[in-house]
Amino acid sequence: MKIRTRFAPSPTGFMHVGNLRTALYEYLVAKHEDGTFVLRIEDTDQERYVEGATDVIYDTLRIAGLIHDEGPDIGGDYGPYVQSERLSLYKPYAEELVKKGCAYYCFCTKERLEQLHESGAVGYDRHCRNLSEQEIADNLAKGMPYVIRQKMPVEGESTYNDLVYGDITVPYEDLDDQILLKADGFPTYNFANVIDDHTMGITHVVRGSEYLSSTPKYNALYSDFGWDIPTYIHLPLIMGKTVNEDGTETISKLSKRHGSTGFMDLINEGFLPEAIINYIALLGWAPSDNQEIFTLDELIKAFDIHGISKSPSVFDYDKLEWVNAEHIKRMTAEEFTAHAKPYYDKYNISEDKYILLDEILKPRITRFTQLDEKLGFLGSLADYAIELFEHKKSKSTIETSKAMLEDAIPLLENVDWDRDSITDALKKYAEEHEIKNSVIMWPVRIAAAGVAVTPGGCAEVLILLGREESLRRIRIGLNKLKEL
RNA sequence: GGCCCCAUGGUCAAGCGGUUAAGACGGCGCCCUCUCACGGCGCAAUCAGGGGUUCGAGUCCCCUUGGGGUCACCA
Repeated sequence: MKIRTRFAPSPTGFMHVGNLRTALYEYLVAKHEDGTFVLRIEDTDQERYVEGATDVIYDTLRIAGLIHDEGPDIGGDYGPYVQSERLSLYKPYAEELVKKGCAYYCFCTKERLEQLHESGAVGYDRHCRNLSEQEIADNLAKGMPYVIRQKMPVEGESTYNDLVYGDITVPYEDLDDQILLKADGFPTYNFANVIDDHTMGITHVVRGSEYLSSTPKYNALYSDFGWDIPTYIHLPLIMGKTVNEDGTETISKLSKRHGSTGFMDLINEGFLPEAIINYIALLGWAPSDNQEIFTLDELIKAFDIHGISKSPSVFDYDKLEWVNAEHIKRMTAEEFTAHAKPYYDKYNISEDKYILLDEILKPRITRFTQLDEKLGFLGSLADYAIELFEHKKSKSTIETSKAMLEDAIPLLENVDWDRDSITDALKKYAEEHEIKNSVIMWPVRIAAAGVAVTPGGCAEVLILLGREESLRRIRIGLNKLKEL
């Protein structure tokens, strides 16, 4: 049988990386076996409706590359794929359960339930579970608002198997009569979820481990209807770590206090979609070998449920940064340039410099947003401190710098303007004067760049600036030194 | 609090009865070097504690401790 998984987010306008990882695993579970990945929108909560929120879901999945085979926007044989459009479907199922004696009408008011909870009760007290036929008929005739509740077994226990966690057993006495159909006629998630998964032919239910203890309720529903229970794959949660004022650390479910947790937030900070996907794939799953950098296609091939771990994992921004850098390093020159182009344009960099920039920039950034800082010296010459010319390790001092710049000017005026020629000329000069290469390289680079740290060395900086601008800056540097 | 789940370095983790307990991030050191990176080499750092089972336990069982989840007319 072909595997069918589903991603069923509710449109909140925000895609948490935890949700995205769930979507990713659902996608991988299906695609590893050449199965079908379905998108279903769970919008049964009318009070939480957010305008444009479904677009965030579509955009995220598209950018992340998790392309669904069926969904609200592309259709499929099991539609509609939006719960609010399936509304008429749920009530008959709920009523069928009532007829079977597996569910019942409940007329308790919200006020009564609130009081119940305030008095310390946990769950529902099953107040309406045994109303007489007559009472029910009367209440219904009076038009009293009602919900439909699931009639759970009261004793014994329920066991099911999860592919990650193994057998899970929960005593029935700990499971209450949950609401299936709300007073507004909408199904609860707990109910819609089961109906939809079954009617959509979902074979593997992949979700966060927070559902582990309520799954027996769903299983009771499946068996009440006489349906097959799907294969369960529960995922460990993604956590965040904060350091408290007293130096201790707190680990809790990843949230905004830990940093950016929304997919789009991460994108805006300069993380690549493929790097985010790569990193979150590794949070809670490990391949059978030691590979760490994956493309989505490689993940599809390598993914194996056996590699999913049971314990929660902490989101590590440092490692995400490293994964991002690795993806950048693996880019072709064309790909790198495409990402860097906006920054190049900002500094009016001509196309003939792209190859050089690819070479010197690629190993020096972990995110493209750092390009501004790396390229900054090209835009204008900073009013740098004269001490920049002093560098112990390079044996460069104010005095040597002055002499070097003086000699460098005529040399650079006549050398062929390419990397090798410039480097050779400077090295030859050093050799002839029996000094270290750095004694001349250092001051020339500093004078040209005006900053201590540059991507690339002396020759690269000169090439990027061009002969004219380079010489202009070196003369400025020389004057600075002479003024002392 | 009841119930469910989890437990290998700071973090992600391999391990599925016999290993010097992998690898990666981060940290530190060295090398390369005209700066910063990249790259190379190396170092420090883990089986929560206690009982069993076994010739042998990080691996199996129990307890303790710790962590997480869940107990809505949210999903």
